[in-house]
Amino acid sequence: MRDKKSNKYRATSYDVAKLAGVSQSTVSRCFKSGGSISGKLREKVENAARDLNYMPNAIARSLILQRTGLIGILISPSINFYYPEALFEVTERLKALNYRTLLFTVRQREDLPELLEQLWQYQVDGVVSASFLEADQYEWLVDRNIPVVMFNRFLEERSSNSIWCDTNNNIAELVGHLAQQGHRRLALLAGPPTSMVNLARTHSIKQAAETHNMQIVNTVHGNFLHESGGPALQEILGSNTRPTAIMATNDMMALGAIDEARHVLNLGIPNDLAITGIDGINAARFSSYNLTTIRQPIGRMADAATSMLADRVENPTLSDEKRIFTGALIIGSSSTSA
Amino acid sequence: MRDKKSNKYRATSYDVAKLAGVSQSTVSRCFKSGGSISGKLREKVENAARDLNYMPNAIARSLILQRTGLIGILISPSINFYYPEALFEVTERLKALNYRTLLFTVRQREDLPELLEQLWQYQVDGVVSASFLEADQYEWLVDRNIPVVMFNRFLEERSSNSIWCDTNNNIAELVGHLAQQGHRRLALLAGPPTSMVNLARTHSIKQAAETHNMQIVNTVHGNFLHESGGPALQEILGSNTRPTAIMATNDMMALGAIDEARHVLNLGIPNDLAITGIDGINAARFSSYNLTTIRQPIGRMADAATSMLADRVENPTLSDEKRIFTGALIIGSSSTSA
DNA sequence: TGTTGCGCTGCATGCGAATGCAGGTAGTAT
DNA sequence: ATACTACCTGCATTCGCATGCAGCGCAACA
Repeated sequence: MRDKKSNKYRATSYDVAKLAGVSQSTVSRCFKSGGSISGKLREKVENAARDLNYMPNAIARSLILQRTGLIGILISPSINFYYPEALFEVTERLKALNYRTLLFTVRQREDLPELLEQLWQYQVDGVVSASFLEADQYEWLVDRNIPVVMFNRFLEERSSNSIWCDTNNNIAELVGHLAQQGHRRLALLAGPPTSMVNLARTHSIKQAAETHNMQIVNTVHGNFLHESGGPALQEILGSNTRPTAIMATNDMMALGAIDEARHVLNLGIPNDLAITGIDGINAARFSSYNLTTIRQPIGRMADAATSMLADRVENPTLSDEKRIFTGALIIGSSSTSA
Repeated sequence: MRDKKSNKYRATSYDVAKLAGVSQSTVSRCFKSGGSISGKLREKVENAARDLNYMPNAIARSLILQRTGLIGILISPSINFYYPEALFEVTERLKALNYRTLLFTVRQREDLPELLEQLWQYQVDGVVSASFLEADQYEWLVDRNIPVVMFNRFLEERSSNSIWCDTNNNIAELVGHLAQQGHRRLALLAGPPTSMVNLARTHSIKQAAETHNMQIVNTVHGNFLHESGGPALQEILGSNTRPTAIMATNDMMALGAIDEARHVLNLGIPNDLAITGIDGINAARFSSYNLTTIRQPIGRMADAATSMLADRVENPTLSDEKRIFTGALIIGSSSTSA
């Protein structure tokens, strides 16, 4: 035991108890909401605690309560386009519910198994995943009684707790808007073929194009980052049939494409080429871009994710749930001349 | 105790010990690197552990080791312009050093005291602060033997562990560049007056302007966000003496100002007005902006922050240290016509 | 064969707080 | 005055793992 006189010694509930002249149990009850303790003793304990700089040790408490108050968050910077917004929203809401955020970044799929073990070792009460969690990995956590909520992803193989934004109708509307602008030939600037978000959006776009009798002349894949928008645009315009409009499956690539079109190819947006995105990131609203896009309600999605998870931490028997939000079409000048 | 037959039961080292026919100590030693254990028993323990899905409980281990492996990170979204980049960089490096990230967001100064208590309760081994931590709050942590490293901030009142980027010379160079372009009248698009980063940059700009005999015709304060760049620009241009160049103390406001200038005021950048930033965020490189700016080496800064903190976790007696990096001037088209 | 020594292993205890249970006190009703 | 209740308080135990210490076995050596 370290020297109690050292200023580095950390007081325990026993030290407080001794100073206050009560038992350790009483100290414990004093720091627990709803603990039955008389006003007189409470005051004595609080004074002693203050004198000793005492605060309960959350680690020790976690051990006995079988509850850590920690929520693991898995984030893939590469896959989650608007990750800062989403991450901060979720973290703040967790704090409001009295949970702490244990953050894990996931660069590659291969990182996941090790990270899951860390989550398990650290006894997290739950997990929010904005990463490429697979069905078996989801299962791995569920087997261990750790509730999981997936953000912007769900599983085909089994039910899961998911927060999803169904942009299908928004995309139909968006394609309709392009049709109305006279576009007949589209190109698709898609994201990674492994991304579920990308697949869903791609599918909706193709479907809507068919409905409106529009041709998709080309499909090119980027990596959801700005830097991939330019090369993809070059590839699209290098083929035989040129589209008059390009639909990107996320905003960042759309911005990259706009930059390339304007500043490398000297094309006017939207007159020479219309470009649209999906997500509704902040930068899409910068007036240099004023991108036509579909905004996802991330605030509400973050709300849903945290409350859904908290419910399952309280009551692990709750069955899986999928909450599906819808976006909002935002018409910008990247698809319509003012 | 929960039913051991339930698949929800979490095996402990005792369960593994019983199954493997050894003592709990042996199991513990098996999972500790450098633990003295014979190959035969190790194998038996590992098999039993696998059968039971056993992994050590990091919470219990933390309790006895007096080490949690948790590093608290304090982030103020509002103050830390390039927070996603920095946060992810730091988190990944911490992971490499076998630490986990406990993330706390700090909206306002008033949030800090409570968050510090959380850090203390959760027994974090150290803290990285990219927030407005004050001297007394720094002290509060140091008193409790928790090493702290401040990112992009240091204290005047006392020594501290700090990672800082001294852009003074870069700013001199940048102002020289503007002078060479023929600019004589500058306006300063400053950030929050309480921000240390803003103050340092403001000071450097004023000093360099004097050196080059340039006049600072106006100083206006924004909040470091894109949305504040436009109104600030309006205010600057509304005054009597118009500047020919505007220096913003961060990139985001510079981008906001460019957007306002081009798309609301119909000004040509850089011909009607040159605009520069500081930070080197990703968006500054988007060709719609191609912002002249000063790039901070956040990768190396993140490296420094994590290793500096890790050193002090290992050896708490290490004295305070300040590591000062320098930036790199990046000339973009926002200050020079191609 | 006896002795020394090393390498493993198990026992027992501690980390710091929460809680069931028993006991104690005071207040109320009879 | 007695009995009964309600409310507090303290004792003892528990959470899961790490580790000092003692003991044991085996190998090497004389």
